[in-house]
Amino acid sequence: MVQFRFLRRIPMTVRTRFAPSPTGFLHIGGARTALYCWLEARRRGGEFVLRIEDTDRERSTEEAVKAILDAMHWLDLDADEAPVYQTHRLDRYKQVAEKLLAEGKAYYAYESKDEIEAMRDAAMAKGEKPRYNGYYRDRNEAFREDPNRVIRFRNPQEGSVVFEDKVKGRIEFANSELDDLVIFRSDGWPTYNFAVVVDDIDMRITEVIRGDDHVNNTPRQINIYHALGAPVPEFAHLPMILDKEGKKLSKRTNSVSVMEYREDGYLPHAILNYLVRLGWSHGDQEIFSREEMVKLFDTADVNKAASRFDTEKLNWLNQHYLKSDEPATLVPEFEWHLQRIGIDASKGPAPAEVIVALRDRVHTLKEMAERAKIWYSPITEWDDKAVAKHLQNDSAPRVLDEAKALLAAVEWQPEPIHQVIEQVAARLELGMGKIAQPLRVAMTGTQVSPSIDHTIYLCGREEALKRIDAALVRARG
RNA sequence: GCUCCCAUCGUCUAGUGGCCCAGGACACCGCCCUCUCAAGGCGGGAACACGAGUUCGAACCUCGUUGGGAGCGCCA
Repeated sequence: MVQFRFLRRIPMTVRTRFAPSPTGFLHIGGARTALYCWLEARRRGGEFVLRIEDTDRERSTEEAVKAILDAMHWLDLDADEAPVYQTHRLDRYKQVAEKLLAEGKAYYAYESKDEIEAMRDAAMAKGEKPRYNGYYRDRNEAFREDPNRVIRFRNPQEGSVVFEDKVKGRIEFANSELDDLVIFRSDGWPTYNFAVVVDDIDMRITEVIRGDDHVNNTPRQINIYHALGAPVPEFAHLPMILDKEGKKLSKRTNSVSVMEYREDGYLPHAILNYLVRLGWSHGDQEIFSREEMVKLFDTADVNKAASRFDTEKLNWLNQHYLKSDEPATLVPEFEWHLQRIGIDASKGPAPAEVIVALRDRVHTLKEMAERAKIWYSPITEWDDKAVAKHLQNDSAPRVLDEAKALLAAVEWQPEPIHQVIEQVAARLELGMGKIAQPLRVAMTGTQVSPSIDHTIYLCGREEALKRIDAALVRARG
C-alpha cells in the first residue's frame, strides 16, 4: 500500500461530472449544466466525467443514452473517461448499504406504499410536511423476506446541515426537516439520493455542478457522506432556464432537445456561447471563444436567478459565427443541411461560396440551405408581383438582351460580372435598380437575393443564360 | 400547507456604499449607406418590484411585504 500513501499526497485533482438520466434527449438545460461542468474542470486543469443514471429501469432507454452521447459529441464536450453506468454498479450499492446497516446507520422498514401514502396525507392534514414517521427507526427489525422491505437511512434528528453553495452562498437546513429517506427500494435497486453519493465518492468527484432543483436533496446527501465518513464535495447549483414567457421549458412550446437546435440550423459553438452567457457573465463581453470560456469561466460567477431562453439572441450569435467563421469550416455542417432538404451539393456552386453570399442574410444554416436552393435546382415558382413589376415593363427586355450578350463572353467571376452590369446600365442609360431587379427576377423568380453579381455568378454561365431566356419569354408574354 | 431559493431596461446582464439621475448586448424605433433583402455605421426610447430601517450617502447592507421558482416519492 505504499503506492496508495503516495497517491494521497498528490494534491486532489478537480473532477466534475455530468449525470443525465437517459429518459429522453439531451435538453438545453442539461447542455448548459454539462458545459459548466466541462468548463470548470478544464479551467482548473481537472477532469470531466460522465455518469448515466439509469436506475429507473422503467423509463431509461438505450436510444436515450445514445442520443445524449451524440449530442455531447456534437457540442464537442468531451469526457475524459468512459461513462459510468449506475446499473453496472448494483453490487457496490448493496455493499455500501450493508455497511450502513451493520453500523446502525440504516435500517429495514416494512411499510407498504399505501401505508406511506396515508402517513403523508395525515401529516399534510396537520399542516406539516409530508414525510416518514420513523416507525421502524428504533425497532431494529431484522432482514426478512417481504415485498415491502426497503432500507431507510437513519438521518440525524438534531442540529442542521450547512453548506456553502458556490453559486447560492450559504444554505442551511434543520435536520428536523428531513426524514429517513429510502436508500434501497423494495425492488432491490438503490434510490437516487443514495446512488449519487456512492458514485460521487467512488468517482472522486470534487465539485458537484447540477440544476438547483437539487438544492433540497443536498442536505440529505451530505448526511450520507458523513455517515460514510467521506469528504463532502463542493456544490454549485445552477438556476433553471425558463422559456420566453418565464415558464418551465416544455416540449410543447419550445425546442428543448439540443439536436433539434441542430436541425433548426444552429452551430454548436453558437449554442455554447449563448449558453455560457445565460446565467454567467464576464463584464460586458458577449463573444467567447472556447479558449476564452475555459480561461474565464468560474462557477462562483454564475448568477443566482433563473433566466429565460431568448431565441432572438441565439439567432444573433449564430449569425455572428456564420459571418465570422472561416467559410470552409462551416461547409460540413452546411452540407448536412443541404442534404436534409434533398440538395446534392455536387450539382451546383461550391458550398463555401454560397455561404459567403448568404451569411449576411440568414440567422441559421437551415434558412441558408433553403435559400441556396435557387442555385442547385431550377426555378419552379415565379412571384407574380415580381414578374409584373420588374419583367413586364419597357426596359426589362432590353436589359435582359443586353446582359445576355455580354454575359455570354465575360470571365465568369463576380467582379467581371459586376462590370458587365455597370456596362449595361451605362449603355441603356438606366439606374442600377432598373438593371439589377429584372436580372434578379430572372435568376431567382423573386425580387430578393444577394447582390446581383454574386447571384448571377453562383448560377453558373450556362444556367444564368438559360434563366435569362426564360425571363425574356415572361417579359414579353 | 411546510422547507429552501430568487428579484436591475421586453430579454441576457454590468454593478459588491459614493465613479450610477445606472453601463453593455439582443430585440425595438429613427437616420445614413444601398441593385432587392440583409449586413454595416450613427442615434433613440427603455430598468434598480414595494415599504421601512442602517448610513453623511444605498441598486448595492438589514428587516418586512409582494411576486416568482424549486422541493416535500420505493423519479432522477
